[in-house]
Amino acid sequence: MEDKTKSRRRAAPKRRTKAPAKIEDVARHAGVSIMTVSRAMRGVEGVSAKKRAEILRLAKRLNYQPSSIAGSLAAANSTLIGVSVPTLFEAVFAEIFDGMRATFANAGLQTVMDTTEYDKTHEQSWVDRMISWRPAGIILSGVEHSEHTRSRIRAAAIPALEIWDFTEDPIDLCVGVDHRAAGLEMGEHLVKLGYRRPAYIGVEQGRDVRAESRLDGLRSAFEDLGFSLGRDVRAGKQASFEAGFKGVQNLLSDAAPQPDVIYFLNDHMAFGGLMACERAGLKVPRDIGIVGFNGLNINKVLDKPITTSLTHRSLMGETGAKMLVAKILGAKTERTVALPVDLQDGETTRRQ
Amino acid sequence: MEDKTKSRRRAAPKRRTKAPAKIEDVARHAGVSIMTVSRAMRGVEGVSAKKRAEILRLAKRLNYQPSSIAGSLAAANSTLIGVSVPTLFEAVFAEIFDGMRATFANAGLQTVMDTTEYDKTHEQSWVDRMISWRPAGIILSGVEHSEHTRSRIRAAAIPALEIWDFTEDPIDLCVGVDHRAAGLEMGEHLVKLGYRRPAYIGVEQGRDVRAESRLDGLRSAFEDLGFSLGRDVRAGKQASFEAGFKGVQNLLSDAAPQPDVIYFLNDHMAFGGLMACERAGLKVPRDIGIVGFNGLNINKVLDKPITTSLTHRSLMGETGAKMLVAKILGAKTERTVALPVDLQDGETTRRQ
DNA sequence: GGAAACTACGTTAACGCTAACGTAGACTGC
DNA sequence: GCAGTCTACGTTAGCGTTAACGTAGTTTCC
Repeated sequence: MEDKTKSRRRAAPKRRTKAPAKIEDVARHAGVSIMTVSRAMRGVEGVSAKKRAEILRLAKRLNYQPSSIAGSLAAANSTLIGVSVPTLFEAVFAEIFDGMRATFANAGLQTVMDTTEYDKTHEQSWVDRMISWRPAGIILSGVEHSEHTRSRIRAAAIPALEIWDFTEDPIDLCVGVDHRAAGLEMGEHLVKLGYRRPAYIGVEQGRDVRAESRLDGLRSAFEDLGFSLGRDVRAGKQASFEAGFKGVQNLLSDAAPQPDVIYFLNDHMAFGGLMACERAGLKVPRDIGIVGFNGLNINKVLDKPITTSLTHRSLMGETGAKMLVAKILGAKTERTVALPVDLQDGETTRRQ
Repeated sequence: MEDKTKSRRRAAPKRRTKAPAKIEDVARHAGVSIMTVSRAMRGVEGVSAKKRAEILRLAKRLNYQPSSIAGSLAAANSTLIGVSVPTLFEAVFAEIFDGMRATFANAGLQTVMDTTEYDKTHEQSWVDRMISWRPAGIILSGVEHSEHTRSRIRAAAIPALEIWDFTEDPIDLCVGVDHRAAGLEMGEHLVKLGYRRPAYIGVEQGRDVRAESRLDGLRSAFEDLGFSLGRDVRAGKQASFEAGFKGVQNLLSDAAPQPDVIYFLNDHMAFGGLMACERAGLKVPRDIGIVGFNGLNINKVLDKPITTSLTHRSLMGETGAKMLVAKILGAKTERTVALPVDLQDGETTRRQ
């Protein structure tokens, strides 16, 4: 009816290569209607086995890849899960993500990930961009988000999961650990071991809110018994080995009374700190106690395992993914799940 | 003309919440045409400042977020960059990704990342899924890809970057290091130090092809002088501290003649191995040499820095991103860039 | 002061696909 | 043997947006 030159109003502006094949091309070659190709490609009913095979063969030969963009628009459904993590430099988020993978794959959902660099503005614009793709679900790290973020997600009615931190009042779903409680538990443990002058070494204020909660819990445990937190050292942006090392150097250079135990943001910083202590001639745990968080992999190879709180990252990822998938499918699921933290008494703190 | 009930053929099937606002809603409320809203939202010319402000205000109030899906379909342009990495458990890929971030952000491109788990089939289906979203560019880790992957990307004419490994014959663009050469260089260094019986500890065969190349280079350096590689131990799937530790335990349990130096897949495995050696009563470097790869962060805090080859991950990410952006914008760029590796002689190998 | 150029819009026709519905022919059951 | 059912398709009408092309009204220029 229409000749193909006339039906295209927009001339290809660059024309560096031929445009990718579209469903119409396959249909024409196969001598069937577009709908038949659509059905064959998606594997839905309504095509004879013979035609389907023929069409798939042709599609491959023409390098035809159905456009998810056009498909999503037409079908108004989505298989995307947007995942936002603060950073990939902490193994924790890689492990949580890893725990989610299988569940999403089984549900036919694909994840798209990006990092927010612990920045709420960054997260906000990520959420907006993500929503513009109409995803089936959204995953945020932590529970502290701007009002804009919260209301946008709610207004878009997209199933959302907050993970890693815990709150009773999530945007939608939440699975995590109670960081303040974990800090409190560790604080009480340290008090019981006889420690009286704790110090803290973490990263720049405001970057890792969960760590601040743990510190808050720890401080509270000491203060309840009349002891107070000494130095609070912030060493850099990333919770790295090096940051822990430098934090201790910084701490020790100070004339102030030295702490008897240092609470680090995580095990990696704690290991860095441990190295710095030993290099400074301090014996651990004789002269000073070292405490980390997370129960990271490195702890399994150390002669003196670091006293830490083990978190179950993989389980957390799996649990969260299952909750989100349930929500997406309209099934019943719990709104919030708090996972336990296991205090692991290592050899970097004194025996009782 | 048409009343709005009649114009919708598909009834909302679930109707759990009201559908998100669309451009038409904003246009109606603002009393302008759809095109005017479109222009206002995109910030293109052709709207008076007053109307634009009014429209943006309305859009916010209605929680209107333009659909990237519909937009991409209509405009046939894309701002997506698909990034595939084998795993997030190795800091290397996080660092490369981090190096790319600023360049892409400045170019208004958004990255979407996924992991392939060192699995070519996985990578293949990722490429297909990615292509279905018609991205502006694609980034693959390494240079070994299935023919399907290569031909699909080429057929779709999507700018592509292969990163981390190096080849003179990339799908499109490539920036990386020559892993075989790095292994060869380290091998020659070790021979010069007097080592004669090297062993290797890595992960399961086939998972990390780059590591295999390095091993190949190292082996060749020794064989050229008549020495040969001893044990080749594969410890697990992930190049973790623990894998290195277990690898050494495995190695030492053997009755075979012990190596005088162990080449590890990376510094983390090397550190794990170092711990295992010391626990077994072997003094490093007196009794045995330990060699890693990458120059990872942990090395900066160790009393005895591990002898390693430093790679410049952040620079690599930045370089690659710039090349890809240039290609996307149609600017001139080099096809391949090989980055140097810096041999760092640490204290886990003997002095000359 | 009248044509040319500009500004700020609106109208129309896609973009590539799928849901919903229609329909011819084959098959079934009694 | 004929209405009912099923199978395997085709047709139609969008999905929400933007490119391209109009077109009034205003400004500019000599």
